[in-house]
Amino acid sequence: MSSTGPRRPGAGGAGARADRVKPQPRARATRQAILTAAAEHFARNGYHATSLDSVLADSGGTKGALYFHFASKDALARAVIAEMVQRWRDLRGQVNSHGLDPLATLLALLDEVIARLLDDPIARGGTRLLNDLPVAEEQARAHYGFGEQECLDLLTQAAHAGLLREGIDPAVAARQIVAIVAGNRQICDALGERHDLRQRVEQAWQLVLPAIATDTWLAAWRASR
Amino acid sequence: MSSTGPRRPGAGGAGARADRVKPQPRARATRQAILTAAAEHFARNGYHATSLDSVLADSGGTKGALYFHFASKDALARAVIAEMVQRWRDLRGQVNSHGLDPLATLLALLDEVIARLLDDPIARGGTRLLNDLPVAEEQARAHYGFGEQECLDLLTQAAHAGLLREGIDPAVAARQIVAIVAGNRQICDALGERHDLRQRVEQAWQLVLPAIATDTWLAAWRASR
DNA sequence: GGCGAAACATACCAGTGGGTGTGTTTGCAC
DNA sequence: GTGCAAACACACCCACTGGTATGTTTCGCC
Repeated sequence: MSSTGPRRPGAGGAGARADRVKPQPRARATRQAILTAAAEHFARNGYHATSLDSVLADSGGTKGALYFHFASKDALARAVIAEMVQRWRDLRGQVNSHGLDPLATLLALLDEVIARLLDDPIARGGTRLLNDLPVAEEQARAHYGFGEQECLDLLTQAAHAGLLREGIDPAVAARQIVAIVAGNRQICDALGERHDLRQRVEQAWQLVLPAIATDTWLAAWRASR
Repeated sequence: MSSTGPRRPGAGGAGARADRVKPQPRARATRQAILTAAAEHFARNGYHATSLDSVLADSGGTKGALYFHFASKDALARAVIAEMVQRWRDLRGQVNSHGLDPLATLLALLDEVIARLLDDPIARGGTRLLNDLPVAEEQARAHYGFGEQECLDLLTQAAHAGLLREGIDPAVAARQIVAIVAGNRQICDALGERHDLRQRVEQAWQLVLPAIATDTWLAAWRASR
């Protein structure tokens, strides 16, 4: 019952701790291992059905290691989401530099999003957690808001380049593109047919692209594949 | 350990029981109360975070009543889904008979879907359970498959009536319409802005309708509001 | 009006899971 | 090499939850 424990040096401050001192490589590795294993379990079973013991069994870590790096189960889940959002932010620079026009860039970008949604445990776990976690509105806003903004940027560029049809509101289109991806992903997941996601999104493009792009761009795009 | 218990007359067979004998009105009422309260909790907290005790506290029922009507927590959740699917099936007859053309009927139908997704606990809980429950592929297929089929029927009628553009695949459109609704619903939920669903879906129509409907139909439709 | 089954009510159990306290090792500074 | 904090290991606690066993009331029916 003694609350005089001087231990837990930066307890709950895994973020505040890493700022000052350099984290040892070993610590970084175990943290990452636990984070990844947790993301996998979260993706498969959801937040509440995931037990920390099972995560630790898969990651090779222990309770001590976990509660050194993360203040609670909730903090662990939020760390998964934060990691996912960070990776989304890093995505832009990895795809963009091919000299493609804005619309083609958007397609390439979303193709990479699909790839991660299919394979990357962090992305899969993070997206599921956005729905499982009771109060994750803030992180959900960061996630979906960033996706929308990214789409909006490219669509606005496309509009300025004259690639969009008359009367298309880039903001509406951006928002709905995000929703379409999210919806197809969710349905694929519910049906247990995750690998169908890519095909479904292609069908979505088949429907939406003619609605937003000019005929000339469409013709050129169809010719280029 | 004695397995000689003659109790639990139709245990696990709430469905098999109701076939033969007529369920008393009181029983029907308590069953419905528990089912509705459970759906509310499932919608708010998800499957695993919902405790049966809290459900029973809200419904006014007890453990005995619950486990008389439902074999397990899992069975209770599946009953919620089944009830939702049944209500979807009943939806058709309640909206259709206005002499509208197929496309307008589709819009009216989806408007009612939105309304239920916003207000009806069964629909809200059921949809969430489709993602929370570990193995609900079969029920998810019934749910989304029915939605797709319903859309497909109306779109096919619309195609025969010459209301659709050239090159539109009704099957693709149907599937994507379902995905769009699901995606917007999910995002609204994650953001904690459920009441924005209607506006978001209207934005979706603003994007998709011009892609699938002929200009003449669009003009007539816009004039009629 | 009373008999048997349906429809509940309630006390209880056993397993589980998040969290904690403390002991032990690893790594860097000097 | 030794001191000290970071980084981990491990045993343990205890609240909670799904499920069960058994007791009690309600209801259709003759």
